[in-house]
Amino acid sequence: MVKAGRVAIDISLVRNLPLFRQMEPAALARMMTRATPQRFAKGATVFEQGADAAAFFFLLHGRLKVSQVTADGQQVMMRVVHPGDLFGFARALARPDYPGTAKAAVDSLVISWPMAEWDTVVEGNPRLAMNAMQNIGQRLDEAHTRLREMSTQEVERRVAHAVLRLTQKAGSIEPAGTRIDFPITRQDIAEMTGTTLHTVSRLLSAWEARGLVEGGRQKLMVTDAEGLARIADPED
Amino acid sequence: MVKAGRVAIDISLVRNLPLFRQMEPAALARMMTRATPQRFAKGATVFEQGADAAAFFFLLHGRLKVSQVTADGQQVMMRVVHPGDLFGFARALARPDYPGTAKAAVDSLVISWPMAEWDTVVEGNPRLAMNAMQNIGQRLDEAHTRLREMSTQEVERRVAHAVLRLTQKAGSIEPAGTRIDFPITRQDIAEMTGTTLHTVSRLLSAWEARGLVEGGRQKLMVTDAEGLARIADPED
DNA sequence: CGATCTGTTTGCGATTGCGCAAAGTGACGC
DNA sequence: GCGTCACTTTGCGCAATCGCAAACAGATCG
Repeated sequence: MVKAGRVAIDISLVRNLPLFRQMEPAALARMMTRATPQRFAKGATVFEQGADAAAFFFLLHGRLKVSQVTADGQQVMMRVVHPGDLFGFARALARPDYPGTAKAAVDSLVISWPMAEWDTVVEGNPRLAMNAMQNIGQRLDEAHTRLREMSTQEVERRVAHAVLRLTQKAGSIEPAGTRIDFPITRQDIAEMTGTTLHTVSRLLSAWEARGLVEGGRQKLMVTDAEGLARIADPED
Repeated sequence: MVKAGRVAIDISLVRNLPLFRQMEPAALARMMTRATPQRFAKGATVFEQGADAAAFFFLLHGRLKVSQVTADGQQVMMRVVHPGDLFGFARALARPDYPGTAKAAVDSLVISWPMAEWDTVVEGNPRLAMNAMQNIGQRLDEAHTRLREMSTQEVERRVAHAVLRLTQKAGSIEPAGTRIDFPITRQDIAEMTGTTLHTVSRLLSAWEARGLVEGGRQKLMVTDAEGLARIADPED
């Protein structure tokens, strides 16, 4: 847990990010006064499921995985946090604790505020409140999308959708295709789609044989997005 | 579509509801000026999936079911709207259209505002903004709960959870047990839990034989909540 | 540079829950 | 009071996918 004292955050770093856009410069400056920048090395835990929700966060750089463990020990990946996302806003869910555990998938840079600031900041910045609400609303929309998929699609389509979404949100374009730019395991994908490691592995192997993807240890590249999309959404 | 002209809404009807609590009386009065009360008879449609999101709503009285249809025609029930809930707030999801269709399960009374008011109202009422955000946040929490269940639990547990949740949110206590106080079909429950009508029917029949519930046409009463809870969460 | 650890692949049998089919049954309208 | 419609029940075979088991392979570390 790197506590970085009172280090001012350069406003130019954030002023153009969607979340903070249209905020009055003075208000933004005031908000950043209360913020603490923190670095998390790959693998480090930002917060733990069940812990008292003492702070909320914004991801500047890197990737995080947020997952939950059920009572009987099964993991479910609830979301991947991308730069520009708010996370750990338990207050907005009216919860006293974090519902999941957030871990850095790569070295990451976050900004955090004491949770008590949430109310102040939201009530004091109508513009930010709107933006934050949309941030949360998008998350709701995503959750609904996943629910719809889980309810109606077989495993293969769900996995295809999940992989395509990952390449869209976290893809780096290479000559041979689009690579998911952070380490991700078959287990991760299984936890995102409600299936098992084994099934994901089998699917990816089959896809690789058909030339749709190229796999590797914690690596995945989509070499034929069109083909994958056809699996995800068989047109008519 | 009952358009009720400029009928003022009695502020005393809403001032004590959680969503509007702590708002300044003047601001609340102003907000209600813009609102239109509407009644929807059982079975009527409040808004349709894909339609231009022209208004957002608040349920005063009744019950609504919101469901989505997938491209291949399968229904998924996204939520049941209870009195005191906001719904149809597409703007907060940054969507131009309604993601689902809302139908009255019983005669219902709603208040609606033109969607353009959303921004005004949220930006102009910090207190309301917080409350609305929590309303949406709760919905996110619920979606995550369902995702977790869909990912890790077999059908029987999911259905048990769904039924228990319904009795908690919409249960009327009777001598013999807790009745779900609006008409609900096995198909509905199937669409809430990602399974089929047939499987739900089989489960309920089995439960009825064990004395846990009592079924009927569009009816369901839980007669042994403890027993059902044991199915939902087998302790250790 | 070998040992070890973590992540991956693959086979096979066991189940769960689905899909199809067909028969009941309560509610409502005429 | 009867017909119809919507909702429900139940049986049966099949397919998807899980669970277990075992072998394999990059990566990391001393």
